[in-house]
Amino acid sequence: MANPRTGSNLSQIAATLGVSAATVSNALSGKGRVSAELAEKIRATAAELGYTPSLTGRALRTGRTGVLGLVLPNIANPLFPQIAQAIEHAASHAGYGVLIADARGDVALQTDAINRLIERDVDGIVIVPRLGTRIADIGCPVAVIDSPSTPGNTVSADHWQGGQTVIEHLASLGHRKFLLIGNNPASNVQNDRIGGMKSRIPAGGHAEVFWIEKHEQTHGKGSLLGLKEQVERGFTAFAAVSDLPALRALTELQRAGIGVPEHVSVTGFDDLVWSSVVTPGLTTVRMDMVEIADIAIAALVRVIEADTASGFDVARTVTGTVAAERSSVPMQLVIRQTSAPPANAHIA
Amino acid sequence: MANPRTGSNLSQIAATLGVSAATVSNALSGKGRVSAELAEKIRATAAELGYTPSLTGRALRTGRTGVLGLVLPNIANPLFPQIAQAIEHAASHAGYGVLIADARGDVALQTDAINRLIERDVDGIVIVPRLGTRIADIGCPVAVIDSPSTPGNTVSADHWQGGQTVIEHLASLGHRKFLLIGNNPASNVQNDRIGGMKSRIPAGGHAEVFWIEKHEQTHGKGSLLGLKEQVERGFTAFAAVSDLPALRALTELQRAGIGVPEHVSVTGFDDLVWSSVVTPGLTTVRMDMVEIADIAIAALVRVIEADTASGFDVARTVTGTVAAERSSVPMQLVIRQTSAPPANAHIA
DNA sequence: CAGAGTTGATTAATCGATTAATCATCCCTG
DNA sequence: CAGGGATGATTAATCGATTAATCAACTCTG
Repeated sequence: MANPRTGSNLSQIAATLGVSAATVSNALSGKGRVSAELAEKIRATAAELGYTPSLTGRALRTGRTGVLGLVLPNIANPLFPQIAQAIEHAASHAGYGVLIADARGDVALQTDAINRLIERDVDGIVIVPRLGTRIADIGCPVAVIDSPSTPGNTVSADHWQGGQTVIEHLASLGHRKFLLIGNNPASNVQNDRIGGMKSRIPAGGHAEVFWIEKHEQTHGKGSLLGLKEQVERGFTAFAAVSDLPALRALTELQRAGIGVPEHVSVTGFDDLVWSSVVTPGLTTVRMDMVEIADIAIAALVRVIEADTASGFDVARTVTGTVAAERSSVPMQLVIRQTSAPPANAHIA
Repeated sequence: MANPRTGSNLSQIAATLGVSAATVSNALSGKGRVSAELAEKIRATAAELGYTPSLTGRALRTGRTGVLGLVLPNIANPLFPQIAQAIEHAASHAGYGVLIADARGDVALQTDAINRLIERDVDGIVIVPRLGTRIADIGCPVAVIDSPSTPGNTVSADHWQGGQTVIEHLASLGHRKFLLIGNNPASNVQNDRIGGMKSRIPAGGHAEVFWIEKHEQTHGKGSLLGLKEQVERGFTAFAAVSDLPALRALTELQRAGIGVPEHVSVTGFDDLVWSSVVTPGLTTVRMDMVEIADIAIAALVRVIEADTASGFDVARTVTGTVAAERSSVPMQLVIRQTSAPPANAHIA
């Protein structure tokens, strides 16, 4: 055999004790009828022999592999570590392994990735869909992490509320002219964040949305965003939909000799690692990935175990599609040093 | 059954054609003796029924799950996306799935993580070890991605050469006083990079190592690094062992009104996503993760398949320990805007 | 004390694929 | 035309755990 299991198996324990494998199985799972003493003896020798059940053998019999798939739009995305770590933690806490699948930013590859996971008999899938992709019914429990405005059942941060929180913060500092910086208008997440922001622009205030991808189409990738000109136009608050463009804005402004935060303020989203490391520290909005992952995994596990219990294809077809009820987790403002009253402060 | 396989199985194909399951297996794998016509018919109906072999069933019989484990010191590390993406890609290209396991920055958890993977019968493991951890013999093929100076067989970037490249670049621009910025002296990778840097300090030049963690122990986490004072002491080149501290240095210098690159230069390592996004773009050294992942996976697969072929425990014990020969992949300098001749340029 | 009910354990089937061993044909040759 | 050799397919065992069905032995109860 290629990779013979190091430990022993049920029949070995059975053999050393002179009982049947079934009894050992019953003793260890506590399911059948086994006398207390024998059960104890079995557990003892199991421990002694360093027995670990073969998940493969169990999987074949029970139809459950104890593995979940995690489909990501693009592993290279800097937000991914947070997600992967939270999901891996929640899953392994629930006794599941996590198989990763990367769509590498391509919708077709996303389908491939999902299929590869299904071929590996995963018990369920967590999908962070690529920009606005709809997840078709794939005959396997699914939890989607995206945005509350995505059709279908999802778990996600409340991006809209997050957007409101940032603008409220900036407005309370006295800002009135806001430049909302987004990457791609096709993203539900980004639209939610911007929508939330707009909904809290104070009366008499002004907000404009600046889409980076559109700007780069004419000015070239990596070009300056022209923020100095925007400052001259009177904008004092630069609220980005993610820390990446926020950092881009921060450094561009610093470079142009515009003081952050004493002259203008900059905020981001997601609280990526370097947000706390740069000088000045970036004010941002964090999502509670731990909570989101817990909800997603819990929902998935619930469906998986319900499937097992009812155990019929009818039930499967009904519950198989989607696992999580719609739920959104509030986001939290993290105030650091890039937000302060504007130079021309006239606080409300 | 919890998750009954959607497709059909061998016996279903066998039944529809009125042949035995063994024949179907032989036909599809091309191993036994099956007539050409029958084989063709079998392949046809297999396709028609949308047959996908149960990897679980196969795993139980062959002892190979077709799954590799990826053990990471800390998923939250910003370098992780590159690694995970490259490994996932190489593995799935080779027909393997990837189970992730996170050590969350803890040595004990690293052992747990490895054990969880082994319990899941992975065919092999790729480990990116936590700072200076030695990987014990775990009775399963292992490829270690770390630093060439790690004892044991590893695949890695040539961090030493990377360090040399940066300093050569900076020296050729006219720099003579270098501040080498590291995080933690316990890291083999960081030490290699710094060692390489030191080895290329030009004659008459001067270099000093600044360890961030040590500095933070006295000044508090997230405190200023005091780079302004270092500039006043005459340092013109700030070469960090990673982009994270490089970015920290860049923003601290900008904030202090010190022009980068017209006054001093800053360089990093790893080419993380935001390095190309900040202004000015960060000069850094990139490692060829795709190449590293390919080598690691190829080595792993080679051992796994050799195990299968020879098929005896003797062979396993010998080859089971470590998969990859020692090999290091050259790093590549990415010149952006943070490196330029110093203000007091006296080019060599 | 015979028959019903419990208790504790065993038997055997099952999940799906693989593969060594076996068997039935057919062909060719001496 | 009998016997050796291919050829093409089937049988049956196997991987390891689970579990329904069965069985043996013992305990009550009427």
